[in-house]
Amino acid sequence: MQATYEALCADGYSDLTAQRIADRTEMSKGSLFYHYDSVDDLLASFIEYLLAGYGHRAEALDGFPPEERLAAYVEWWFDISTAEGTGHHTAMLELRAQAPYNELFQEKLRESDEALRDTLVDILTAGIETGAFVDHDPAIAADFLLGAFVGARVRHFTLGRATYSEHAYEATREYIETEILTPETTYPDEPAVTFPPDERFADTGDEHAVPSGAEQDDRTEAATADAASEHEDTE
Amino acid sequence: MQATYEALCADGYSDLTAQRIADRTEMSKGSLFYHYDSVDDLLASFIEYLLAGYGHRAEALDGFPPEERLAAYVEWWFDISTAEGTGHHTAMLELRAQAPYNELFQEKLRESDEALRDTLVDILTAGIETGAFVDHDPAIAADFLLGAFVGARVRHFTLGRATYSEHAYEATREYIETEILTPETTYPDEPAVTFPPDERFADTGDEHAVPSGAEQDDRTEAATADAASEHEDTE
Amino acid sequence: MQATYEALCADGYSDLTAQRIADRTEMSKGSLFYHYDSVDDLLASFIEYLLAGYGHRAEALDGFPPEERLAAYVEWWFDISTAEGTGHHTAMLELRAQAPYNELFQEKLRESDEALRDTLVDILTAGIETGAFVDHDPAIAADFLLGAFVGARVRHFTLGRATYSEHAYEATREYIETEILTPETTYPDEPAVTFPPDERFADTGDEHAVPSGAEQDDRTEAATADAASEHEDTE
Amino acid sequence: MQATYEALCADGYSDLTAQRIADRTEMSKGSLFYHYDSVDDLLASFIEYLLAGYGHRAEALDGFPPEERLAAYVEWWFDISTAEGTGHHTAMLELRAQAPYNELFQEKLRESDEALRDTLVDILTAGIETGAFVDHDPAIAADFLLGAFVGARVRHFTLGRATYSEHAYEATREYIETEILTPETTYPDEPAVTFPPDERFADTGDEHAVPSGAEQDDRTEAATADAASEHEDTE
DNA sequence: TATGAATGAGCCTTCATTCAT
DNA sequence: GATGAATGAAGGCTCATTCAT
Repeated sequence: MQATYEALCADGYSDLTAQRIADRTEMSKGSLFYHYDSVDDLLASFIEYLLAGYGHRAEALDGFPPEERLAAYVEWWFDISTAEGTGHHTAMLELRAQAPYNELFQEKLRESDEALRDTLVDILTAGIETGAFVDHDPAIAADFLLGAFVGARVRHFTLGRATYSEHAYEATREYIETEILTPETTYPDEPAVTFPPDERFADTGDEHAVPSGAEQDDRTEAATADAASEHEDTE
Repeated sequence: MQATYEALCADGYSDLTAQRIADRTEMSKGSLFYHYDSVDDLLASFIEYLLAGYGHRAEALDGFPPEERLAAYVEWWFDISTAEGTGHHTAMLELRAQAPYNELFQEKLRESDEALRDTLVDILTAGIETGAFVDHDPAIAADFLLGAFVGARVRHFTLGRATYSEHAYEATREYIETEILTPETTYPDEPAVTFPPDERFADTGDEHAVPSGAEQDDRTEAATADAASEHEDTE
Repeated sequence: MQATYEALCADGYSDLTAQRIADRTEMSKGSLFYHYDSVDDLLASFIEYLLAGYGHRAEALDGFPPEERLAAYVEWWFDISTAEGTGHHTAMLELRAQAPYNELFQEKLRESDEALRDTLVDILTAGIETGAFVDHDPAIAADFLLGAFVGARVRHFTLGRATYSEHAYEATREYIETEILTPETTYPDEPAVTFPPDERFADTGDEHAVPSGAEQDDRTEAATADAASEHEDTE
Repeated sequence: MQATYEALCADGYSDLTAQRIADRTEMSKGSLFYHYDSVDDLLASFIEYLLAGYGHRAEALDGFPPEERLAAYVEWWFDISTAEGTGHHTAMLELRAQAPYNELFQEKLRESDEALRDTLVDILTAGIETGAFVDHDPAIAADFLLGAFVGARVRHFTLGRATYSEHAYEATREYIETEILTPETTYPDEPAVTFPPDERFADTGDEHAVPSGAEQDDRTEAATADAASEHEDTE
């Protein structure tokens, strides 16, 4: 599983082969097929492994006030975009893109997404109950936010523009402060909890060449600054 | 190009082969290589073809009041999610997922995304100028919204959940109404303009088996309803 | 290796394909690529195999008097032209012709040629020392003779004229007797040693249609006889 | 024809394609096939073109004394090895290597070789008649010499060792002086005639990378010097 | 005549999968 | 359990040749 993860991050899904996985293992390719019926089967196990354990870590937030939990959730999401390498996110997206062609992938991704979504809905619901959050439809807010998170990451990594994540983060905070939190609640700048990261995905140092970069952002800055010149703090 | 598009929608990027493309043509595979140096070359041309023409269509909104333009933009985005088939969106996502491995893809996607973003920034800037929109940083709002759109679509198609798009649409409207529009501006329900669709991508009727579906949404409904049971209109 | 040799002799270098080689094997073409990274890699191994073992066989001459060694060398060279099939020599020539385009081929051929040349230089030097050969520059004589041998064979097989080899042999003997050997040394007609042949290249019986032939030689006879009519035994 | 020649020298026989030839022409590939039934047909015409015209040029020697003619012949042969580029000789050898597989090639090469041979036999015969040359079998000597010439060139270009040609030239002169010429005849150092070169093959400047080189010869020198250390003038 | 386009056979190579040991 | 070897299907690409215009 770990070897698969590494191969995935290093080469990407489309270049993932049984041999490449075996190469990161003590085993031979033949053994792989002794343990798994097929590459698809291996990948099925892998996806299970990959997406498991979220629930457990999510419980770390239990018992904290909703606004703390929400902040931890948001910070975690954007931290990951920064912490994990490009290889990780790129590979994950490839996996996602395969879902429509792969019943099982979709199912597992659905479970994973649902866990993520349930956590958020749960936090929002709890906040409404405690009065920390204004009354609203948590499902709708959750889908909006989750979409915004996913989309920010997708744009960040497919286009190689870290700014997109940063902007999304800023706007998310503002959205939460003005649309979710009640006036008397404040978004905690000093977090009381943090969502525990998945230490299985500690940097493998195995990323492929990172295709984005600061200098490329210049163009964005320029273009943006142009369009929004009369505004003080563009970025 | 059209054959490539069809093959892409039907089989997905990872199953796209010269033969599959040729099969949707009067030509032989050999002819493909007469016209294009390689499959990559063909794909390069295709991506250009695919993403071209946006600017021209975007001009259709010129001259209308910012709130009209914004509404048209939003409606267009979510309409496409509905109008184009699953195959289309799935294939586009696969293309996106290849971008980190393919300089050219990324470049073209970047151009395309930038055009999209510029349009939105332009609309927002114009709205601030006319006083239709509250003062804010258009770049940040644009990246947030674009991310939300992209993410909603990604979740919709990779998880097979149309609700996600719908929820995102609802929340987007609310976000725009309370965060972007000034109190005296209203989101136009009867659009004065609509963003013209790209008629090259009229339904090819060629989609692969649609893996999502209403019956699966049932589970979502249930799960959501559970978590948000005290709220009236979850979906 | 043997299959490669056979395919080479049968079809020639330019028609050598992985499939053709595999066909002369129990294996499938796929297996070839399991054992060799590429056709070039296979060919590299083959060339090594082909040209190896000369040194070992050359030692068989050690200890004999220089004139015996020289005779054995010469007889061996011309015997081979007769013993190995046309296919063999033709294929070897094609390999040679590839050398300028193929670093590795050239290197191996160079090694092989050098071994051949060193042997000859060694024999000549030894003969000068023992006084069996007149004093001369062995390097120059060796290159002259080796060239004459190579050229005779090339003419023989590319033009399909066995006579050319035979004439060259006769003239070579005369050259050696009058230019190399001292008056008191005689070219041994009954050889004390013979250079051992390479039994790996025993007739494969797999030759392609031999394009030369006796009837064609008729023309040669005629033409030659014409030009040299006053001489008794032209052929 | 000239385009074919250039393509041949530039890319070699095995990389010769109709397209490559057409590229060096004003014509399109299609036109090539209008004028020639097939690539083989074109090549047949080319070989005819290539090898024609020798007889005409050979006549330039007529009327001169045999020793002059012989010297002109020899010098011409070795001059060509120097004058024409590696590409030329390499390609010619490839053509030769194809002869056993190609009836027509062989026939044309045979004609060409025969013309070459007849010239030499003719010179030798004339010399014997005038008493400039010792009595010998001209056919045998011609085949020996021609073979030595061919072989020297083959070794020179396939192994990338110019020394081999030079040595062969030196030994050839010595052979001629002591074996062919009568004591009272001298090999003319200042040639009265020169064999006219074929100006169609003026340097095309189009050679592929020359694979031989002086620094490589060092190894040969060393090895040779070692074996022939007690001789004054090795090279 | 000339040509751009088209074609099909064939080549090298990759890879999931099988299997004897 | 494990593995090295083997395999066949498929993919990208090349090229001589054909053909409508």
